[in-house]
Amino acid sequence: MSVQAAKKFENFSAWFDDLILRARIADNRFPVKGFIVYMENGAYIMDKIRELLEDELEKTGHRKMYFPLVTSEELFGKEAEHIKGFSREVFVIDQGSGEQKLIIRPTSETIMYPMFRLWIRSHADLPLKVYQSVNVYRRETKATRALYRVREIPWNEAHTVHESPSDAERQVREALEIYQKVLERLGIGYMIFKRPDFDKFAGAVYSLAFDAWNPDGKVNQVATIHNLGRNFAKAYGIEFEKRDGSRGTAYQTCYGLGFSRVLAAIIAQHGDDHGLVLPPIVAPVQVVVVPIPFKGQEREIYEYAGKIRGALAGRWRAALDDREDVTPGEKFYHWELMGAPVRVEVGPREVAEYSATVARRDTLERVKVSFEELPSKVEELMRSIEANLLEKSRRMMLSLISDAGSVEEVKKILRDRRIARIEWCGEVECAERLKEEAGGEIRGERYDIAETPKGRCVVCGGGARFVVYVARAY
RNA sequence: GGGGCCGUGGUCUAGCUUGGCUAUGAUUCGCGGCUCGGGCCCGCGAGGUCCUGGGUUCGAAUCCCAGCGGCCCCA
Repeated sequence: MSVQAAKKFENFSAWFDDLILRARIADNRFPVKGFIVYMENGAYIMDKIRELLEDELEKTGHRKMYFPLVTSEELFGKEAEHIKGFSREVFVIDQGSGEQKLIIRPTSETIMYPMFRLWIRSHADLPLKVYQSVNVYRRETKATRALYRVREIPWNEAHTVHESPSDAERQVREALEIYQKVLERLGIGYMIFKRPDFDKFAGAVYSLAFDAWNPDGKVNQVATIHNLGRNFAKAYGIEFEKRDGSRGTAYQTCYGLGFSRVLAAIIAQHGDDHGLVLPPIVAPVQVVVVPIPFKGQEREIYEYAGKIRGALAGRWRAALDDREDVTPGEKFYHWELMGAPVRVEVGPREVAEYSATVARRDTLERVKVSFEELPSKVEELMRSIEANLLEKSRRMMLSLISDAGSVEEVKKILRDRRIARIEWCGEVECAERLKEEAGGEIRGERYDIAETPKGRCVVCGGGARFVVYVARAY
């Protein structure tokens, strides 16, 4: 099905699958389940997301390292909750002939923490803040989905070690700020949740998560932050000598952001029926110059178009589409499909007036400016596009949320591909009943805004202790 | 974990119920021409293990079984 036929909100799956292939983001035809090929645009954008995040991590004192891909069964099994949470979905390498099996990392706690134990001797070694941008591997049993639910997961994971619980708490807040900054540069609309206890990371004291909205009403968990307390430090023996000379067990946090899921959010939230709409900061081509040739004036037009590209290239990733066998109209569609934020059209009229026609991708509006004004106009448009994407996305997210006063209402909201807000008593049985009868998961209570329950649990009618959101999830 | 649907050139697709002609059409790709301010048009050409393996049959894209892959629903 073509992009034009498969409208984003009507048939999200078809729209998305068709778009990622045509816009050269990813090819999900690789014949091993859950593994996909990232093509030039997908790989480029994920790289930009990585740079954006790593910059913020470096600025806040995190240091980049690379840890091995594998752990052993023995190391993996040390934290009881952790192994329970992950053991069913790890890939195992069988070395044969009685040698121990190796486990490919589903996440790197069990690989990093034995080393942390060696490195940390004293309070002076703390805090320790390290990160890596690598792939982790999870044998997903549910249906996989390109970019959203894959078995080879490109992400960034950061792990920190601290002297005190309050230092760990402060680290959680720093991580929140880092992820908020990155996601906002990308215009992504999200909510931050404190996950209910039954859904927290295996081995964590509590888990926070960034859920981005999706056009099909599901939520897309793009990042998580975990306060690990001393659970792992006890299991892996991460101890240090305190200022007063006594020995203490360290406090830890870890947090991760999935590059392919952030990429999916960019595509799904901003994209339209013409194709990708990319935030300028990640666009492989930020501004494209399209010449509109006219019989007898081809040379002047191409020369002028080249000059315009030259005037922009110092500041922007600027391309000149001088293919002679493709019509201007086809080029317009092509670059809209690719999500180039700004397009500059140059024809006989512009040559005569020493001007340029500038079009912005997000609204498709066009305006004519003089050659001299062009660089500042493009600058202004880039800023405006970035701000507009974020604002539009946030507005859309708010419009997807509805309050529900009963399980029946939750069911209806979910069926309409939206997100329900309810009051909940906090009991697991109610969460399970809700999932069974309404078909959505409790994602948690908001952490980015304060919401106080006033009434009764929509499931059992008991006193509500939390305001929580219910949605289907990837 | 349970159930259902699907797999045909690079892409989308007809044909399958009721087995039988050179596997349909569009798109894409290559060459030529005409155009060029929103995907134009014309001509010629290329492109297929009909998912894989096995079975039934004189004969299988079509029927049966298994596997692989995908989609959807339920838990």
